[in-house]
Amino acid sequence: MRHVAEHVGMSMMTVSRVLNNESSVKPATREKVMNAVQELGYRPNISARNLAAAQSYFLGLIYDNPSAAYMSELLLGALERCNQKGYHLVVQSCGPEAATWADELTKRLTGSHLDGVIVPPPVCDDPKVLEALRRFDMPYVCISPNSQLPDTPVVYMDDRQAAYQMTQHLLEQGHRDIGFILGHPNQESSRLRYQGFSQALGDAGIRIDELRVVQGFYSYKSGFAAAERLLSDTHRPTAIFASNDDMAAAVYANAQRYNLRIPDDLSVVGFDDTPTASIIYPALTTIRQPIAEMAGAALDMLSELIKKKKDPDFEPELRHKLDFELIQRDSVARK
Amino acid sequence: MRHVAEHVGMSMMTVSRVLNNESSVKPATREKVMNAVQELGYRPNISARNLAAAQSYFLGLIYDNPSAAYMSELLLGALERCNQKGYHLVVQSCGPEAATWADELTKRLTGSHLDGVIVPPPVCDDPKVLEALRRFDMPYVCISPNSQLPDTPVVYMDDRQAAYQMTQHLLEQGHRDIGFILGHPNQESSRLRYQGFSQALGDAGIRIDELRVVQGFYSYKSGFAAAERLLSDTHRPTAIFASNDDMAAAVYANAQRYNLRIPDDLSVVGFDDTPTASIIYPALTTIRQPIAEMAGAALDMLSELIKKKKDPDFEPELRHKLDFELIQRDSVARK
DNA sequence: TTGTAAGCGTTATCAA
DNA sequence: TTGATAACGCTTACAA
Repeated sequence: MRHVAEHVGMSMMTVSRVLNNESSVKPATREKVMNAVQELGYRPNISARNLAAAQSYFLGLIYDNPSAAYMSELLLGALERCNQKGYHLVVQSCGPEAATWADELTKRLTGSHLDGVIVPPPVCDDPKVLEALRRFDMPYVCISPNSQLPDTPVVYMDDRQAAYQMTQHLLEQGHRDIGFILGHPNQESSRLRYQGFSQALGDAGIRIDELRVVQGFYSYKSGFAAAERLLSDTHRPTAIFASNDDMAAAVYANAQRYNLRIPDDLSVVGFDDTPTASIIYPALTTIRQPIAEMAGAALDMLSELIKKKKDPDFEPELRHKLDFELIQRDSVARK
Repeated sequence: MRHVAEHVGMSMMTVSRVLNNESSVKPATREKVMNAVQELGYRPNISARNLAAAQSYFLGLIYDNPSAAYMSELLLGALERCNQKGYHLVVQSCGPEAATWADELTKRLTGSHLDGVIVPPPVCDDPKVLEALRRFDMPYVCISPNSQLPDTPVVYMDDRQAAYQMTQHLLEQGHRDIGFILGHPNQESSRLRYQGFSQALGDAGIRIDELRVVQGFYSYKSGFAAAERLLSDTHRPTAIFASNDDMAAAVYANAQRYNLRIPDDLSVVGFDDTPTASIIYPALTTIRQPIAEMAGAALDMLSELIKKKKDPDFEPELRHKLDFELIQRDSVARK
C-alpha cells in the first residue's frame, strides 16, 4: 500500500479510503489511486484489514444433517455471493442432537470472529439457537424457518402458493382424484404444501377425500410406504402429489411393482426440483425451489445487518420472499 | 492473549508457543497455559495470527462446471478437514472456457493470499493451470487427474481395479454377454474403467464383442442413446456396465421402453455411487468413489507441502491412493 | 478533502 | 526454555 501511496504522492490513508469506497475522496484523486493500484497490481492484505477494522469478513453457515442436494445448492449459492461481496464462508456443522445445537453453537461462537451467520433449516427452528445468537449480538438470517417471528430476519419461499399452483395444474389436466403424500409433520413446509393443495381443491369445488391423504416424512422410504397405501387401493387415484421429489421417486418405484406406467396410468408430481427430478424416468414435473438464490438473498440481508450494527440508523428489510417456478416435464398426462 | 499470559505469570510469547505446538516448551508450562486458555475461554485472533505469521490459512478450491453431486461431496469433505486443521476454504469458480482457466487463475492468484490450492478435475487436466501454479510457487494438490506427472502431488483412486472387480462380480453372477457404455473420451477415467472391464473379461477367457462397447459421455442423455444401441439389438446383452451412475439411470429409463425388468431381464451396474444410485428403482449396484475422503487426503497433503515450503528438508508423500468399495444393491440378478 | 499517529493481536528475531 | 521488542499491513480517531 505504501508503494501505491508513494506512486501517487499521497498518504496511505487516502489510498485506504479509496479502497473502501469512502465518500470523502475527490473523484480525481480516486481515479489516480485506482490507476496506480491497477498498475502496481496491488492487492490489500485481508488479514491486516480484518485486524485493524475488527471485522473478520467471515460468515458462518450452520448446518446439520441436511439433504445433501439441498445443502450443496445452498452452499454453492452462498459461496458465489460471498466471493462477490468479499466475504468468506465458514461452514460449521452442528452435532446431530437437537438438544445440543445451541450449546455447540455457543462453543463455536465463543471467540470465533464471525461477522454473522446464516441459519438454514432445521437448525433455524430451534428457539435456543436463535436465543444464543441474540445473546452474542451476532447478526443472523434464517432460511425457510418453520415460524416467522416478527423480529427475525428471514428469506423464504411461498410453499403454499406453489402447492396451490401445482394442484391447479393437475386439475387443468383433468385430474379429479388426486392422492397427496404429506411431508414431515414437524416441518412447517409440510403444512403449507398441504394447505395449498387442499385450498386449490376447495376452490375448484372438489371435496377432499381424507383417505387420499397419507403421511410421509420427506424420505424415499416413507414415500414408498405412502405410495403403497395409495396404490394398493382397488380404486386408485389418477394422480399423486408427493410433497417432495424423493417421495415422488418412491412413487415411481412402487408404481412399477403394480405395472403402472407413468404418466399414462398414473400422473405424479413432486416438489423441490432436486437432481432426482431429471434423472428418474419419465422426468418429473415439480416445483423449483430457488435454493441458491435464497442463499444469495440471505447473504445480502446479512451484510445489511452487519452494516446496521455500525450505523444503527440504517433500517434493512427483515423478510425477503423469493419466487418459485412450476417446471413441467413428462410425468403428468391429460386425464 | 495477554490475560492468559498474566494469569499464568508468563510472557505472551510462551503462550503463543504453546498454542502453536512448538517443541521448545516445558511440558509443565504447556499444561499450565492450556488450563488457563480453557479457563478463560481464550481464542486466538485469526487475522492477527495471519498477519504476523505471513500465512493466511486460506486454501483455494478451484472448480469449474462440475457435477453438482461430485462437487458437493468434495466440498463437504474439504470443508470438514479444513475446520479440523484450522484452515479456511475459498472456493474459486473458474469460467467455463478451457482456454482461460489459467488466465482466470492467474488473475485470482495475484495478490490473493492463499497458502495453497486444491485442483479437482477437470481443471487439473489443463497443463497451463499447473504451470501457472508453479510459476506462483503456490503449493497445490490434484485430485484424480488424467495423467500423473512425476512431480505433481495427486490424490486418486484405482478406477481400473474397481472396474475389474465390478466386472468380476458380473461374471460370478453368470453373465457372459455384457454391454459396456464408455465414459467421456477426453477423461482418463473412461479409459481406465474400460481397461478394467476388458481385462477382467480377458482373464476369464471371454472374448470381447466390440459391438457391445458403445460410446457415452458420462451424461444422462448420452447414456440413453448408448442404451438404445445396446437394447435395440435383437440379441440383447444380459447385463450392462455403465461407466457412471447417470448413464446407468438412463439405461433404466430406456429399459422401461422395452418392457425389460431390472434385474430379471437385464442386470445393470454403474460407477460413482452418487445419490442417484439409491433413488432409482431398483437400487443400483455400483462402485463407491471416496470423494470426501479424497478431499480430506488432498488437504492433508497440501498442508504438508505448505510445511515443506518453510522447511525444505521435509519430504512429504506426493501421491495417495484411496480405496474404492463395491456396493451391491438390487440391480444384478443371477444368470 | 487529506494527513498524522496510534494501535489492532499475533509471531519472528534475538538475547538472556 | 523463556522473554523483550519490533514488526506484520491496515484502519480508526483526530488534526489540519
